[in-house]
Amino acid sequence: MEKNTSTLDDLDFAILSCLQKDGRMSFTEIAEQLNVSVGTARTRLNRLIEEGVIHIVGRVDPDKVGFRAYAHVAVYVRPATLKEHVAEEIAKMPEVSFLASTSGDYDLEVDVMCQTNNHLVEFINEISRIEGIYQTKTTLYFKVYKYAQPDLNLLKN
Amino acid sequence: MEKNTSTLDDLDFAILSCLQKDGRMSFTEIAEQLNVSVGTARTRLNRLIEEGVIHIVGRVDPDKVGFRAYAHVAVYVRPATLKEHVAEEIAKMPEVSFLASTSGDYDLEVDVMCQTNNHLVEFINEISRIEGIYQTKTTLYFKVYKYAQPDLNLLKN
DNA sequence: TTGTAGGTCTGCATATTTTGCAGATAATTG
DNA sequence: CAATTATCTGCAAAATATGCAGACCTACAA
Repeated sequence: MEKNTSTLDDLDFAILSCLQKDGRMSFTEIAEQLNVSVGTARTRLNRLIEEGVIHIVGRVDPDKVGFRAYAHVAVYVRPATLKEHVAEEIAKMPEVSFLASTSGDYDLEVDVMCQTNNHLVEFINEISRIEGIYQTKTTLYFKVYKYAQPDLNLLKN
Repeated sequence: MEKNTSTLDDLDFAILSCLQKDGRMSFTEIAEQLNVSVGTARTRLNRLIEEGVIHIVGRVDPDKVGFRAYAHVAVYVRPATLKEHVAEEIAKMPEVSFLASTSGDYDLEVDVMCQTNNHLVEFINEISRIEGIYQTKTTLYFKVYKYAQPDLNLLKN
């Protein structure tokens, strides 16, 4: 038997918390903060990464690098059997930052980052050609107030 | 005059790309890949972080740590003048992973990570008490197909 | 109880990386 | 063209990561 998702203990959560704050925190510093040896911090963290519990990435500020049009696209698929196919096609597009199936009126939600409104329009035109896309409804995000990591403290119950 | 967002050159973008792939990549490795000195890689990267162009975080897999209910909540605010106030209040809640104002029918979009459906219901009840929230509409995300960083290659035009 | 096996933790020596800094280079400005 | 400023490079010292052997701690079976 393989355990690919072992249960996480308090130390694991503490390590995850550290990395949510600063993804480049050194093993040494994590070890100091949590009062364990460097080796332990390393073993744990490496396993968490290995198992895919955490993934350390540089998150770019879209606006600062030049993405000026951030939008939400609701996609209606007909016939419904094409949903997986449509999802696969949409996922391929580099503008797509988030794609999920939903329980709402529409079938798929797509979040898109484009450089300009023109670019966004082109994107919509582009995906509209995918077989199975019946309709799309686009909503612009005007101002992002919060963009956070899941709060691990909620799990401490 | 202060330059808080200097223009980014190719080297900056290359560094950002490296970190989008692996937020813990060392200065040394970045320097080797891009054929510059370690010092240069360090100076550039530190500045990018300093200026807030990139932020290195550990991104936890919500499902693996125990968040089983990921949902989209559309919030309608009346009167509209309370929008900022409502946004502030909602932003305070730890379950909220994304909050933005939109151009759609509704005023605010809230993405929420909860442990269970019960927890989600409680959350909705909770925010419904905020002054100015007229109505909410909740949609569950069933399956997340893609969750990616903005693709910097799109900017190379 | 005792013994065994599996997993985890610790500390140490070594290898690698980061940091601070001074001089070399390139770009900008008057 | 000279002067100023910003950026890059390479080096030595400090800090950090890595590999590994032994200690420790469970769990299970005789």
